[in-house]
Amino acid sequence: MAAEWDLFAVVRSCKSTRNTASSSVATNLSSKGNSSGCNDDPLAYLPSLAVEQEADPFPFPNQSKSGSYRSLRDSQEPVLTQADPTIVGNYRGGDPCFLGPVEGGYIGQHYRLQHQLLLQQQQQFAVKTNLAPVFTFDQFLNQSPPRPKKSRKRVVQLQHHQFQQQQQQEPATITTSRVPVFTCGQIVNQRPPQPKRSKKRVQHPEVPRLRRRRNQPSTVCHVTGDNLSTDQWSWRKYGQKPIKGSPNPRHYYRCSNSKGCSARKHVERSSLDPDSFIVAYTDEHTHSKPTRRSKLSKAAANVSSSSFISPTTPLSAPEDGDAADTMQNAGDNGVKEGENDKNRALETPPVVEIDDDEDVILIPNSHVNEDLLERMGELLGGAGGSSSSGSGLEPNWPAFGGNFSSWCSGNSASGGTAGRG
DNA sequence: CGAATTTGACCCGCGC
DNA sequence: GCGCGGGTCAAATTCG
Repeated sequence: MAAEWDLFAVVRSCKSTRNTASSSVATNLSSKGNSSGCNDDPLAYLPSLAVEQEADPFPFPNQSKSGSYRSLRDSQEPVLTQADPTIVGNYRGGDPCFLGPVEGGYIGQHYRLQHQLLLQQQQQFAVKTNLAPVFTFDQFLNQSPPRPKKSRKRVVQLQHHQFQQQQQQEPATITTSRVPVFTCGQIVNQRPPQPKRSKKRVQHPEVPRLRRRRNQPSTVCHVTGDNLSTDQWSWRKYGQKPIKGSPNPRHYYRCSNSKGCSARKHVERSSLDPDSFIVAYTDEHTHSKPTRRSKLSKAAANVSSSSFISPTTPLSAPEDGDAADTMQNAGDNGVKEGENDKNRALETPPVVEIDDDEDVILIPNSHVNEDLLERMGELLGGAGGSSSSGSGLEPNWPAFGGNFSSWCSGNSASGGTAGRG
C-alpha cells in the first residue's frame, strides 16, 4: 500500500466544510484549501489526472521499445495533454490511427496531432541519429496492436463494411474532411473515417429528466487523493465536464449500489492544491450500504485499472456494515433506508483501525487531534438525530483501501493493493 | 454478454 | 429574452 488513507484528514476536512455546507458550492470550492488538514497527505493521483502530469522524458519512443505499440502511444500522451490541458487523457481505447467514430471530435483531433508529432519526432530522430526510424508508421500499423482485441476487430470490420457502402454511394468523392490526415498503411486505408457518431437523444416523456441540481450539493469535502476512493458505495461515472476556470475536469458519479438511488457526487481536483480533490455530494442514498465484500473488492479492482477516479471504490470496506461509514455518508445527508446502518455505525466506537482480515488501516496519530475526537464524541453521543446533515463525521470511516496512490502511480501497479501493505 | 466507462449532445438554471 | 456553462443523458466503446 503506497500510502495510508488519511482518514482523519478527511474527517477534519469534511468537518470544516460541513459547517458551511449550506453555502453554495461555489463558495466551498473557492475556499478550497481552507479546510486545513488535507494537504499533508501524500498525493495519490487519480489515474487520468496522472496522465496529465506524466512527463515523459523521452518523447520519442525509445529505440529499445520502439516496437511497442503501447509505448509508442503512451509516449505521446503527454504531448496531447499539453496540447489541451483541459482534456484529460482518459481515453482508454486505443488506436491512435483510429479516426473513425470520433472524426472531428477531440479524440480524432488529438490523434491526428499525435500522429503529426510522431512523424515529426521520427524525422527529428532520424536526422539526429542519421538512421532511419527502426520502424515506420506503416510497419507499426501493420503490426497487430496488442491492445484492442475483439472489439477492435469488430470495429474494423464494421468500418470496412461501411466504407464499402460509402464508396458505392459516393464513389470518388472525398471531401477534405474525409481525407485521412495521414496515410500510413493498409490499416488506415481499411479504416475509413466514420461520420461523427450521432447522439441524438431520445426523449422519454414518461421518464422525466432529473431536475437540475445546481447549487444543490449537500456536502462538499476536500479530500486527498488517497481518500477519494474510499467508500462503501459503488459509484458509477456518468459524466465528465471541463469546468470553466479550472484546469481540471469534473467527474460525475452516481450511486450504483441501487438502481433507484439518487445519490450523486462529483469530484474535481483542486486547482490550488493538486494533491487534494473537491468532492461534492448530492442527494441521499435510498438504500442501505452494501456489505458484500466480494463486490467491493471487485470494485476496488476496477479502481485500480480505471482511468480516473473510479469511485466504484471501496477498497477495503469492512464486511460488517457497521464498521464504517464513509465519506459518502459524509455527504449523504442521511440515508433513508440506510438509517439503521448509520445508527449502527454511530454506535460503534471510533476506530482507527478498520477491521478486516487484510485491510487494516492505520491512521497516523498526527491526524488525531482533540477537536476531531471531541467532534466524534459529539456524534457518538447524539447519533440519533444526526439525520440529514451529512453526518460526515461518523467515526468509522471505511478503510480507504489505500490504493489510490498505487493506482495512480502508473495506473497499473497492483492497483488493488487492498491487501498490500 | 453484461457491466462500466467515455464522451458528444442536450437540457436547463442562472446571471445579465 | 438570451447566452453561458454546469449537469445529465445515452450511444458507442471497452472491459472482465
